[in-house]
Amino acid sequence: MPPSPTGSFHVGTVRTMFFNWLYARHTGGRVVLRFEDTDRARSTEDAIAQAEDVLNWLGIDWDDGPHRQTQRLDLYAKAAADLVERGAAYPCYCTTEELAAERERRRAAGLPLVYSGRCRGLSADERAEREAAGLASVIRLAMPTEGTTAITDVVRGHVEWENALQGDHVIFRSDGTPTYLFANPFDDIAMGVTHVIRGEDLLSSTPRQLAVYAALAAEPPTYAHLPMVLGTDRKKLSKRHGAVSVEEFRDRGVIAPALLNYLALVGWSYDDHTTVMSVDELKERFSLERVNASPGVFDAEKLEWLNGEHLRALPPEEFTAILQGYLKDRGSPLAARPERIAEVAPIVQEKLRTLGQFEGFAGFLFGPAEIDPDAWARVEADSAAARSLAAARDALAGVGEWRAEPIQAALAAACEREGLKPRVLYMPVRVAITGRTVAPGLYESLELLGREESLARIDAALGRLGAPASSCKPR
RNA sequence: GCCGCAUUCGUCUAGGGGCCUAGGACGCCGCCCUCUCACGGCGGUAACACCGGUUCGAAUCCGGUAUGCGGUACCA
Repeated sequence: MPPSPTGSFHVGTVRTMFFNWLYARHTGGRVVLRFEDTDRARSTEDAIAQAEDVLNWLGIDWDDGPHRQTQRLDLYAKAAADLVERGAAYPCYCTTEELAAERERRRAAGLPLVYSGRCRGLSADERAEREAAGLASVIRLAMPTEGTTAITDVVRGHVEWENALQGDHVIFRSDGTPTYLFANPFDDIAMGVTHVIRGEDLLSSTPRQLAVYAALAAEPPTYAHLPMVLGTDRKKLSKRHGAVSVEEFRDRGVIAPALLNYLALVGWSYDDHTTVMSVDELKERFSLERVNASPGVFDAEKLEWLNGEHLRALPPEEFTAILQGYLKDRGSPLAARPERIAEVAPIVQEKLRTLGQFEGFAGFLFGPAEIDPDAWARVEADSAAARSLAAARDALAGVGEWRAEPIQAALAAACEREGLKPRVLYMPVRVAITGRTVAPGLYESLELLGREESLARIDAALGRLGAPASSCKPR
């Protein structure tokens, strides 16, 4: 994987890594973790540490590594020098300006924009001359100039390229670091990589890498090019599409198994109807053959739905533990009361789509309810509100044992007495208690709040309405 | 420009010649579950890019067009 220079772990990267992991785990293979950090911007300790942290959170493990390409620089240098010696690669002294001008000419002439190979034919003397003049050089791979290169991609089938259209690509920069084109196949050979499962954006670079395999006299791997993950505008998924990093989803309370389940489904399917799957199930069912070739749009809404499904499928104790951990990790003030969270968790488990909704949804059980203006507006607009509140207050005051069932019975009786439908009578009570119109079950909420606090909140609402029940007469 | 890949409901997808008057899921819309929301149940909305060809028969095979995406970097 490439560590991200911006420090955020893109979900597209996760999808690729996860497919690799699934394939290895399904087939009993080995997972090699290698950070492709030859690009200097990507080569920071932070980026590496953060990547490992995210991988751990996701539960994606590895058997070998992590390797870092920046720590293998001498290996690449030696191999490249070897290639030059054998004539499979050569130094190129062209400047960026010269190359740009050349490209411009070719563009104008309608030719493919590949390097002309100008430095390829340099004699030993000519090279020595340029070296003596202190010219900077890169190393280019001498590509075959005729014929074709083909692969049988597991996802796409037969794909073929014209060798003459490839151009001699740079495998070593003038600063002495290798490019992806070289370091990647070199390491894959060194590390015994048999399957290269990666994004479609890398498909076009395959013939160039195959040339490295050939130059190194190594057997090429099996390739599987995964379809791209796109944003809603069908462009490559990026920040302007909203949340795209694993950290962002983790922050808003998406759990790893749900993210992975969702990601598995963009570009792959098990059959014509199975959607919700655990990581174990995915591992058992995954196959490269069922990966499809067309790009998919990332649908955050479906991810949230799926997250809700995974949350609900959790054993209650586990849900509680995860919720406690989540609130603690993100520094929520509610985290200070883990036992309270444990009490509240059962009544919200079937309602949440993300853990991040918990504070807004159940915060009223941890302290004073914040009355939502829209919810309150609905109470004020309700001519029966005061009557409902007063009736509920009476009923609740008379409840014997303060538990959900007796509370329910008492409220039902109040509805009966007042001749009000439950939905009508409960609405203002719900707002008074929770501050919102959308909340956990009312009876359970009342039970958890306690009688005293419940009555106090109803009184407060009555007061805020500005009219005790007795003076609320029609004008 | 050149090269490559792709094209089924708004979105993710099933489909690999007759099982398709195209199935599932998210979303959306109704109804139900005599507490809102959520959950669950029921029902609905909505798609084979286009044009040719092969065939008794095409969403499925072939060709072309269009569109999208990717590559064409001393990024990966």
